[in-house]
This record gives sequence, structure tokens and C-alpha cells, in this order.
Amino acid sequence: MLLTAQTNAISLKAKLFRGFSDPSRLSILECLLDGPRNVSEIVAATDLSQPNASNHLACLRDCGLVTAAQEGRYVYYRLSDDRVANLLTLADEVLAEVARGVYECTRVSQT
Amino acid sequence: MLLTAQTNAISLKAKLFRGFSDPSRLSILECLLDGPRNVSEIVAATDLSQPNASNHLACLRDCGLVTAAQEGRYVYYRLSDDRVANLLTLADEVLAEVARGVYECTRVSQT
DNA sequence: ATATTATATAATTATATACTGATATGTTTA
DNA sequence: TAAACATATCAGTATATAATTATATAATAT
Repeated sequence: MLLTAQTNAISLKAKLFRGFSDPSRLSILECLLDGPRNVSEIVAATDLSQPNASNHLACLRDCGLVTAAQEGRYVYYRLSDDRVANLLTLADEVLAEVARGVYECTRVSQT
Repeated sequence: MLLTAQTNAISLKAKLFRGFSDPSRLSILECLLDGPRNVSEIVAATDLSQPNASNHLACLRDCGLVTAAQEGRYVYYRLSDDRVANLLTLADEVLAEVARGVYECTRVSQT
């Protein structure tokens, strides 16, 4: 049962990370860093088609990264938690570190 | 050109997150939280087949989440940066928050 | 009531991804 | 030198995923 619990925890976590693992969804999340946006604003900011943006927003809601609030005919999406923003920032730091490692590696190999 | 730079940054970030977005790779990363491991140790800890573990390790190296160091016939893998561990921890916190939101939502809807 | 706007959903298609089994390559041991 | 061990790679297959087009649904304006 413990193995099952661990397995489920890992599956849930993988699902959460899958939310971040597509360029379209990432661009939506980064658009929301500046605050809540409706679908048309997200479409304009990301250059995605409206059905494509809607599909990805459904996926992001499903894995818990965004929440939706309807105001009349507009649906406003926002990041579900400040730590979603933290994950994006941390990823940038890891990427910078990885890029630095690759650069240093390149210099050493030229010696 | 700025648009291209942003697009590339987003693609790289998506690729980094793709490293986390599969249960097999996640279980490998979590195994490495305790320190460097060789392939056989990882295979034992994760119950993956050896070629499968090897494929995923190649993917994790490729997106910069782990580094490899050969010592004789053994290749030792480790997390490339402490922030990789931080990403895993932060994801747990987001998941806990999401789960709490879902639980509260369930209670409200039973009213 | 109808038209317009905003958004979600369905069906289809193309592409990407994950696993297995077989096998290749490199290191150590006998 | 050959066998054993550790690991990487390849080919094939099955499944998952992303985008598009068409369309449905809901809210607002006329």
C-alpha cells in the first residue's frame, strides 16, 4: 500500500510537471505572471489560436496550475499559487546554471 | 530577434520541465536526492528495466538535470544542481495546496 | 428574439514519447 | 585472451499529445 501511495504521488507530480512541459502552456503561465487574464488577452499575448489556448487552459486547470473565475462573458485565469511562479523562476536559475556548465565545458575542451 | 530569443528560452524551459514530466524519470530524480548512484543501483531502487533506466538517464543528461561521472565500469549519476531538488520540493508544496483546494471545494459542493 | 462576442468541445491528423527485446561497447576479472 | 559485468544504443511497437477545423454553448448587446 505504501508502494501504491508513492507511485500515486509520483504520478501526480509527473502530471503537475507536464503542465509546464509544453511551450504553449509555458507561454500561457508566463503571461499570467503579470496577473489574471481572460482568454482573449491570453490569445493576444501568446499568439496561440483560441481553441488551442482553450485546450491548454483546460489542461492547466486539470493539473492545478491555474484557476478560473467567470465574470459575465469573460473567464479570468490566474496562477493557482505563488509557488507556481517560484517554479518558473527556479527553472530559469537551473537553466542558467546548466548553460554556464555547457559554456565552461566548451572552453575546457578547446584547450 | 527578441521574439526568437524569447521563443528559444521558452522551448529550453519546456525541455527542462519535460525531464520531470514522466513518472520513470521522476523516480530516478528522487532516488538521486539521497546522493549519487550508479545505473544498477538506480535500476534496483526504481524497478525500471536496465535499458529503460539508461534511456531516461540519457534524457535527463540531455536536458541538464543530472551529470554523469565514470569510475571504472560504473557510471555515477548525480543531480546537476541543488535547485533541481528545490524544484521537486516546491512541486510537492504546490500539489499539497492544490489537493487542499480540491478538498475544500468538495466540502462546499456538499452543502 | 436575434446577432455578436467569448469560450469550450469534438473529431481528425500528425508528431512525439515510452517501453521492450536484442545487441553493441567498454571495463574488470579470471 | 576470453568471460563476466555494467551500460548504452537501436529497431520496432504502442500510446500519448498537440494543433487545426468545425461547431456548440453561454453571456451580452441590439
